[in-house]
Amino acid sequence: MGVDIKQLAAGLGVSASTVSRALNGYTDIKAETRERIVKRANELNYRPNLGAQRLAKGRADAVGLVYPLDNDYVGNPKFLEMISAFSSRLESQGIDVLLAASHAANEMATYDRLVRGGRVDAILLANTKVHDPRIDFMLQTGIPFLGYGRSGNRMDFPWFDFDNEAGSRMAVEHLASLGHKHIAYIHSSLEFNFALQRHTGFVSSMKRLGLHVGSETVIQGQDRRAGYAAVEKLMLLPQRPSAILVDNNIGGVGVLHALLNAGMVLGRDVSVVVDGGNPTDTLLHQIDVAAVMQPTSKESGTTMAEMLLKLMDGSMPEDGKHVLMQPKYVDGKSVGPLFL
Amino acid sequence: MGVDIKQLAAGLGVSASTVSRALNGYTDIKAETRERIVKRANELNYRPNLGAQRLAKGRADAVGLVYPLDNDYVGNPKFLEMISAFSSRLESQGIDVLLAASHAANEMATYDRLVRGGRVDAILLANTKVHDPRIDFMLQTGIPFLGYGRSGNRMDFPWFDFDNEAGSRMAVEHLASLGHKHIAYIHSSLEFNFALQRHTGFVSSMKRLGLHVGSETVIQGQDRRAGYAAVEKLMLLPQRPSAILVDNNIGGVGVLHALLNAGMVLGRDVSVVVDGGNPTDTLLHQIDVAAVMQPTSKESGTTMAEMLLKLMDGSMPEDGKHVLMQPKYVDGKSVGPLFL
DNA sequence: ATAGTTTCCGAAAGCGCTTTCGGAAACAAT
DNA sequence: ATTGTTTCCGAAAGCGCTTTCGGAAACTAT
Repeated sequence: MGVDIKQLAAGLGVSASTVSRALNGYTDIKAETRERIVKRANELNYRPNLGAQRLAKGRADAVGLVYPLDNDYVGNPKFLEMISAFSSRLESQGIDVLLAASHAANEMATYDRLVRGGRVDAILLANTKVHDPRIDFMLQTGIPFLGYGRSGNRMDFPWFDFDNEAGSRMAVEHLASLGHKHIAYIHSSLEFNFALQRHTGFVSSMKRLGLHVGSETVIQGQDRRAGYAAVEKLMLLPQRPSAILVDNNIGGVGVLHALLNAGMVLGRDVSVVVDGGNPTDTLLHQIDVAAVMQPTSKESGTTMAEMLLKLMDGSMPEDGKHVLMQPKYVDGKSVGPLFL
Repeated sequence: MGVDIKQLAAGLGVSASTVSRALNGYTDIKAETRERIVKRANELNYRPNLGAQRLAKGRADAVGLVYPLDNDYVGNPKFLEMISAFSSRLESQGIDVLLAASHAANEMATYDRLVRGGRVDAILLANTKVHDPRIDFMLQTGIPFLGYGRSGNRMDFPWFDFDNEAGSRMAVEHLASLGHKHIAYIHSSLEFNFALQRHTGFVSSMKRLGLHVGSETVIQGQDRRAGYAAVEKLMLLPQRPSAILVDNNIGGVGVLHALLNAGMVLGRDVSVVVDGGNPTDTLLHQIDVAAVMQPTSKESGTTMAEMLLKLMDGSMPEDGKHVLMQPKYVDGKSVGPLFL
């Protein structure tokens, strides 16, 4: 490896502690000495051993991201985008992102290893569920953490989330305003928090508008295949829905495909809104799909990185611990008025 | 945090060094003492501080993965899958994966930080280019590393790769055997190694079969949009190609879409083969697409993890440093004989 | 010239663990 | 009972850095 602090110090005829202070911005150093040290450090391309630095400082300069292997985040390009922005922001502070893949079965063990082993200073808890034991675990450890998503209506931990109910409401209200009464809903597993909230938003908005929520028109289908299959079921119904709301963009692709394959003209024979949909992400961007849009993954990742930084250095104000982003309804040709 | 080794030792009336040896499998410990220590450690949920452990051992127990932010790996679900398998395998050895997002501009700085700072023991170098300065840098540092992909025909560093030329050859030969003579080729940027090799494989196979490679039928288009646009160009040609080979599955989706939108019947009006295509990955799995299949991302990730482990512990045999996986041609309905 | 300040730096302890080394205790052999 | 072996464990040094503390040197004020 390269030179260590002792060699650097010896070469300059000063002590290691002087080098350390010079390099770490202490003021009790003669300007000239500091310059000499900095200059030499650069010449020798000195890099402090981060492990030693962290041990001495008692910080890890790393945040953990336990990557959920068992669900549909795998392969979700948006998640990857979010991670990119997230780690990019943290890197600028010299903080590493430790990726720990884990299966649900030993997820807690992974957290334990990371947190208790002092490997990370904080954790990003992705993919929150309605009931999420990881949150209690983290609260108990006392390590700063941020939920990427809420958990039920708990307010006792910091989170970043989208206003999922509002998104569903917007979609339903828009469809209803066009005359649609039979609106189907295709959703992800309701153990995930976002799914339950979007579902709640859908059901409550429908009821408020006096529309019927049929048990056979609310179907689970979070991946492409399931989205496709869900539509096939809907097609067989005596009373076909005139509109469909899908709670995630992965399933949405399957839904759109199934409809196109069945020869339906979007926006005329059937209207479709995709939640979490982003035209550049659905591979069908030629089909101008109406969508409930969340902030970009990049924005989310950056925001979460900044929240985590504040949580770590203790500068997070009480009212900054919960960030709820507002979705937007973006109209598209996949939606049209009800034809009788 | 939890208890440290001293507290554990004090509670048992032994020294810290005894605890350390007991927990690290040394033999000069009475069995009974070891059991007592292990039992107590579990009770107290003792977790050694990994930073301290690493400093003492001089290892980092982590491998770095510099994540390329500037290219189409971002959002490539296959890459994410690979990472999952990769980190999952390493985690079972107690090795962390450090994800460092970086823009091409300061990528070397990131490597430097990771490697020189002793933060990682090894690096996975993803997304290799034909000329790749990162490889020289890594060779010079002396840190073990593995290329996810070759670089030109260099053999002076360990890599894992697919036989890209062979894949193209298989596709071309199959298409030619069905009578196709005008075969278009849509490819990623040729600065990437895999792209150049697939391109080389395409061109050389065409020439060997006496087929003409038209400059207007070889088009760059690595993402969906570009794939779509490439097809639009092809459609305007006086002599339309009867077959298309796409060098990546992301662009392939755009290509397929464009063709379908143009009302073409796949396998009759035009034949399409997608390299790197995996039916479950193209969102068009209803359309049985012919593909050059690489080993699954999972398999790749696991294999690379194992290669890296061997490189780290010095047990890598000379002939194990280069792994070339063979692709397979998998036929599909998107390919058919030439209609005159 | 003396005392009081300020500036600058080195010594040393410490971060939490590992690992070598030596020696006490227990055992075996004579 | 003496010596030789083993078995087991503690002391101590060290990993590479940070940070406190105290003191020497240089400066200021009188």
